[in-house]
Amino acid sequence: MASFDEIKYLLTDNEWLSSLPEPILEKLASSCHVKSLNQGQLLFAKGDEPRGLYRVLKGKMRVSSFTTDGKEALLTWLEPGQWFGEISLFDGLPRTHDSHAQIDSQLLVLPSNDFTQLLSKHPELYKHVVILLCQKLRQSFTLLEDTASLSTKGQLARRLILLCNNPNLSTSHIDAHAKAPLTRITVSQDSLASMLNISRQTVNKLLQELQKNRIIALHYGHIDIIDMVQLETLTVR
Amino acid sequence: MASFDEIKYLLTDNEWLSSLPEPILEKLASSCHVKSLNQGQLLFAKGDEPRGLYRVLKGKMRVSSFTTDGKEALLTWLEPGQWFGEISLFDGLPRTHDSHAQIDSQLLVLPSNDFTQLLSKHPELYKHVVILLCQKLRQSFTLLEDTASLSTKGQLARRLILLCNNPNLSTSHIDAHAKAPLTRITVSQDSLASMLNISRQTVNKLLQELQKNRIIALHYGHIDIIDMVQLETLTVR
DNA sequence: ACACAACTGTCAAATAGTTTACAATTGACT
DNA sequence: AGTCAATTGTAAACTATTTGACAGTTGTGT
Repeated sequence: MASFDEIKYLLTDNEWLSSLPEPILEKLASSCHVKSLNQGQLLFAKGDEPRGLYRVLKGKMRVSSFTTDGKEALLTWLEPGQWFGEISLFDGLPRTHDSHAQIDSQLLVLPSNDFTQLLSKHPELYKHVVILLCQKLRQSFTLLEDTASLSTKGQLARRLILLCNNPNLSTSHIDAHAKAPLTRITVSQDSLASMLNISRQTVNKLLQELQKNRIIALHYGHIDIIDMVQLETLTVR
Repeated sequence: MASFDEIKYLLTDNEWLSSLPEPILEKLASSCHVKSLNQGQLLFAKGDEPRGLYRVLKGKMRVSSFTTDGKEALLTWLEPGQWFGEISLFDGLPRTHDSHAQIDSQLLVLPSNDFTQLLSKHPELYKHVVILLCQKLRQSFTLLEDTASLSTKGQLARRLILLCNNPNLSTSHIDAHAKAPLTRITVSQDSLASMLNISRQTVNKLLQELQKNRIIALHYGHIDIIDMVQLETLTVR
């Protein structure tokens, strides 16, 4: 599926594990494999036992949960480069969300057992784990704070910015400006609605308002950001 | 302020660090001190440099952030037994929130430098850190999921349950039933409103509906939970 | 070139939530 | 016992959002 060297590259091609010493890296790489998922396929469901840590290589993974009446609460999605599945791995408790392939996708898989064994042999690895967890916590807090203070329009603006900077949703201003953000977001108004827990019609109304102000441009299946600065001003207050 | 032995007790009196070997525990205890805060006093502000890890000993700490127009977005508060301030400590980045003393309070303080030095000498300590971070992440995800799927009434119900189980907001059902939840929540309707980003009047209306259904009883400055089971059914769907 | 599904745009009626305003109650302090 | 601030209860006008319905548009696959 993927050669040893390819996997080694995939482990260090990002900031998370890039500073690992060579021998540990080799052990890690030898226990990894690549998994392919077809569109719509389930990787794991809420409540499942942890089986591994994942990194998106290709495609897009959808993180959500379903209510009893079938409504989907979309938390976010994960794009190439992002690691996920870490919480259940480290505390051993069940998965907090469903994870589906939004489109045909490929994942790098680091099986639970191999990783926990490696951790107990090389506790210095924990430092990297902690950094990953802190990143996720900051993202969560930013989102929580937004929903606890912004108007619906502000929340929509914030979400557009987040999706734009994805992967590496950044909370610090330094990071935010370090990498040029994508200007195109591939998302339906319907998905935006279910992420924000508002109706599609309201999303449409608000987006069109933004379009009138020349902040974004609406298209079938995607949204282009025209004026990021103005968009950011909407998330203040 | 507090004796060495008292501090040692305060470190192990909870599940987080209780399994530490004696020598590490002693080092940790020797670098801790107790800090007293008067009502309303600021511990740290959003954007501050990390200075330490804290545990609430007495009182109540308020975690929030203020918008430019002075509106407060209340994330939660922290009660005796809870650890906090860990994110900034571990990734070295600025504080994500303001932290004020809601009432006169006492904190156990673990200064940043001492703790990071100890971590680099005893990497096995990281295992405990990771568990703490995972707990906080699960709490955050639960909250995020709720705001992304529940009605206003459902969110209010969920928040009452969370505040009721505080400290140790639990996400697993096993934990939830392991300790008898408090039946009294000391909170104003105003605070509830700012946590949920809705108006006080709406909170009042919804609470009275719950009172009519004999699920809660309203009082000045506090709320009593009468029927926890019924309250939980409101958070489904 | 056509059919179909997914997505977008729009409207009107119904519902939910905010805002403003004021009165009543409770607890703390003197 | 009396004052004051904090909290709760309530109502009416206003605004925002949902719901249901339907038409138009775009992309995909045959």
